[in-house]
Amino acid sequence: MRVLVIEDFEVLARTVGTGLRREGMAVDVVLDGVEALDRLAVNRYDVVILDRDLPGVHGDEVCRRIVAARSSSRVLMLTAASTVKQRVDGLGLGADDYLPKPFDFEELVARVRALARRPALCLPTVYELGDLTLDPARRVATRAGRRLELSPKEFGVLECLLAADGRPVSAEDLLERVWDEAADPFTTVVKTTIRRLRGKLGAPELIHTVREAGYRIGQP
Amino acid sequence: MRVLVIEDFEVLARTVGTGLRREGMAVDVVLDGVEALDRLAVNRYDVVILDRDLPGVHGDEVCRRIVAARSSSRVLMLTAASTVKQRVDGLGLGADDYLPKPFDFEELVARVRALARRPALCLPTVYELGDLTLDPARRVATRAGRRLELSPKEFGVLECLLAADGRPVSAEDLLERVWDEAADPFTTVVKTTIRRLRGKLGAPELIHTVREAGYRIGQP
DNA sequence: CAGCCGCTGACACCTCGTTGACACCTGAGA
DNA sequence: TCTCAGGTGTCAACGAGGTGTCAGCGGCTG
Repeated sequence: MRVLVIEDFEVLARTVGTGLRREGMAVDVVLDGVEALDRLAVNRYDVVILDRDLPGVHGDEVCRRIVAARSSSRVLMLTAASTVKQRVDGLGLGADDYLPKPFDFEELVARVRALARRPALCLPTVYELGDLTLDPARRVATRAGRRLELSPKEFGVLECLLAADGRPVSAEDLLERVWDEAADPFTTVVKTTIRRLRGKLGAPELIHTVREAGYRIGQP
Repeated sequence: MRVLVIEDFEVLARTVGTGLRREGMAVDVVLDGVEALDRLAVNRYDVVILDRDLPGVHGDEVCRRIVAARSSSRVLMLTAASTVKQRVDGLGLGADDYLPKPFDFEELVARVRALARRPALCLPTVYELGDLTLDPARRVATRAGRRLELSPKEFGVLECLLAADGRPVSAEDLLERVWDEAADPFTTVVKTTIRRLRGKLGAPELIHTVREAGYRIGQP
């Protein structure tokens, strides 16, 4: 079981990390939101333990991004604030569970286990646009009922475009989301991939070019 | 969408019922387990919202019966008990989701919607896919009526793939579930086992490879 | 105890789809 | 007409995944 601990109070972070490792989990610990997002972009975690009050990128923002990325990670929000209002806010952001500080370590372990066991509260699973559908979980895309044979990158790009729901997505954004961050800024992969994708879609007009702004998906 | 609310605290029951109706759902409300079982015997519900602490027939028992009846209803367990032990117990009984009281109504609605959207979690005793069947309890798999002679690992892999129901399962996931956790991350057992399995299935196209994502079972 | 056999997992090697770079073309807007 | 963002064609390298094979292990049998 892979767990990411995001907590700026270093002593607590280390303690939790060590404790969870002793329980047999593979644990990564980071001290701020920026690094957290880096790790999340690269690795798959079963559970993310997230301190809400982070310096830099706020915990809520991290949570929002995890949800937006349709990650399969379950989020356990950890915070000093314990009013019901705040709790609901957290859950509203997509967190799967909530633990007010101070907490009992046993309880933390139990909750992490419980979260890992339960399937993520899944949001809309299938994108649809005209006769085009894309199911991220099943990794299947179809057009006019026929299955499209897309490569991983093509699939990723199409997923991003559909997620953007008609808004243009820049080449830089696509690079960042589909390729892993460290990409040469002068690369031409995106345009090549878009081209291949258009070809496989069979309807090149589905992906519009918005000059200087990127690509947008939508009916002709 | 049809919803059955089983909750003995009448005020809460009515409130939830009214609220869900306002959200456009067809809601039946009952105040105890006996009546609940009666309704369940007669009607088909998409989601059952079940208070765990019921007088008469206990919520756990109701849940057990829903699962035993192989109903297609998804169960959302509602309870005051919020210790993890109890929570885990509930999910163990076959409930699909769990919401500790007090809860935010918005969250209830969101979870009901999420449940209705996803196929029942209830684990079938026998998996079927085309002419392929697999019975985990009896450890028997057949294809086109003929028994397949599968080794334990092959059986485990096939079971995982069938349980994933068309979603791809990564080599890491298979390793974690079929082999015991502590596996060398560079092992190639999975691909070897998949190969043997394909051979024994006699229909290699049944197990598709999803590049970078794993293996998926499904009709060609 | 020796021999047989199926299961397992490790290699080494092969295949071919995927990927990304590069050179060149095109067309819209100034 | 000029410019340059974006489109196309092509090619070479890479690496994920498939295959063949072998050896160790453990259970069973004579």
